[in-house]
Amino acid sequence: MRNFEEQMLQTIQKMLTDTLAGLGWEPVPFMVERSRKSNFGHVSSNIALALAKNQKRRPQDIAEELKAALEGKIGGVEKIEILSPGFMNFFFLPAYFQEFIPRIRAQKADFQREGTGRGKKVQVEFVSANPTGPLTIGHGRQAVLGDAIARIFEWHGYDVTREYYFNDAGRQMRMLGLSVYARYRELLGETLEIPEGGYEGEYISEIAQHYMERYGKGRSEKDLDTFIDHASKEIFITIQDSLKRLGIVHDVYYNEKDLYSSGKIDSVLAELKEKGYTYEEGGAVWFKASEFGAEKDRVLVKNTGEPTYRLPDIAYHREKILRGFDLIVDIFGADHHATYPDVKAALSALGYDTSSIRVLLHQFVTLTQDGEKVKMSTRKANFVTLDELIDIAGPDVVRYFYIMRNMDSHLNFDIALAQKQTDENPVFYLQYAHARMCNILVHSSEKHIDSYEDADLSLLSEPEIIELIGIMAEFRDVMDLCLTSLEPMYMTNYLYRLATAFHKFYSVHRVVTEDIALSKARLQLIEAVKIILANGLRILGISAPEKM
RNA sequence: GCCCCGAUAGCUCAAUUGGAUAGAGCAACGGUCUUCUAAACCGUAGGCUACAGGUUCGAUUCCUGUUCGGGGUACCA
Repeated sequence: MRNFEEQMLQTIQKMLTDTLAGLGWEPVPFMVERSRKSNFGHVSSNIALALAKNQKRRPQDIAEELKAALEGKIGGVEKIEILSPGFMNFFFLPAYFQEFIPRIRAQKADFQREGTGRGKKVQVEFVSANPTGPLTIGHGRQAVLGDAIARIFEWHGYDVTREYYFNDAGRQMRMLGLSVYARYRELLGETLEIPEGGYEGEYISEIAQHYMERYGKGRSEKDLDTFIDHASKEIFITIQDSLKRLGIVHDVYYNEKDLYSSGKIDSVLAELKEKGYTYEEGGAVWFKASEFGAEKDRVLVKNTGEPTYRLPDIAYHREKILRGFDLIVDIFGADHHATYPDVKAALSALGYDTSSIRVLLHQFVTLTQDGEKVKMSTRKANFVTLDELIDIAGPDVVRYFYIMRNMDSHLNFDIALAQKQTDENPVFYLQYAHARMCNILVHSSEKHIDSYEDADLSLLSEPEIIELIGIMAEFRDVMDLCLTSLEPMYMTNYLYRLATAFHKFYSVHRVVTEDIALSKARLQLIEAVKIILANGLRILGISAPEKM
């Protein structure tokens, strides 16, 4: 059973359709939806505009005729107004809105939560950085985005697996080992150049120091594997710590090496060969990706005999499918844009249905310092780490900042701004609203209004209150939109609107006054708003402080 | 060359997936604390939605070009 907000839309839709039939008019597709602005009523329909062409009449006249046929016949609707080009705007009675309050107070965190994903397994893969250095501001975007999306799934009742895919072998790791080794030699008083393409960050020296404390001073380049192992483990711990500071913990860490050791790489390659989707050219093994919709054919195995990154990616995604997820979500940076069509093509070639895989690409984070762009590179270590950002702004601000805009657009991060003007940050606006509400509830008990269960909700009729409840009623729609779009930004925008409506109400109306009956009704309202705001903040992973 | 994103107020971004008079926050100017928290509220100013066409009752949104930014187009990940 859907919430009655939905029922209201359906009722109006049906009444309009029936009226159309009653008048013997040819049916046309039309919309019934929540109004954009309060002076357009609560629900609007474009039916008259849609009919204008067939009827060859002015939309306004059609609307008037429909209005006359419907006026007073829809329960809960106070009046119908017709505006400008011919929109029909339906205004609801206050009782319609007042009914939301007891529902919210009874259901609390489960308000309008129906569990559409119950019994379904979803995997969200995100961050997946190889352990070559601390997480950067760029990784942070993906981390927060992925976690917020996971929380959206959880709210809808999905069984969510947060997964991190990494590789601690290969060329990059060898460079890391050599870089640490160079610093290690340096600690022993020698001057040794960092290898070409090596890592130059401060953290490399620290790792070398720790390595020396554990393994002593007698190690040589022959022990490179121990350098790599030590460095990658240490870096991985710092990565996990950074994520933990943001409240992010992955359920599964999937190591690319396992795909090799378990023979899954070989079997994928063998199957593709067997099915005739590969060929050899220039000593390399190519995959006929172009036969499956990809741009061009790709190399799977180099002429050195070493697989490209594509092959393990394919094997990994086959594993994801075999593990029985109903939905697989991959979150990548825009630089990975070219790789996923090949993976999907290969899976199709192997006979798998790829429709359950959803790839989300987010654009880059541009860092600015005093209006100037900062170029960043992990290797050169001229980057700002995620940890430093959390030090500066705190986890709540960092999380909010990362998801407050569309993942398709570039995120412009001004360090100077994050550093100095924290009071201008919108996240405080939301949290302040929550703290204010908590304070009112505390204050009311001091005024000896211990129970307000017996409130008369018909006293809640001021426009600011109707507006506020109207926004609360949208919560479910926003959660649905978040689920279909996998774009948490819709929730941040929504909560901002909710907080605005609350702050406006607060500035106009006092909650706790000498009028006990009115106070009780408004206390119920405040409690309901607090519940919705806290629900939303929880989904974004942002704290809801009781005091500020 | 080809592919993917973006371009909206001085700046950073919205616009409920094609609706009505394109909205917020900063920054500028003016107003509001004897009250449950002024991290708030109210007002003024700010726009040829990059440009040119097209689709229709109606376009910031969809289509085709063009310009400018970012990313890709590896036998790097």
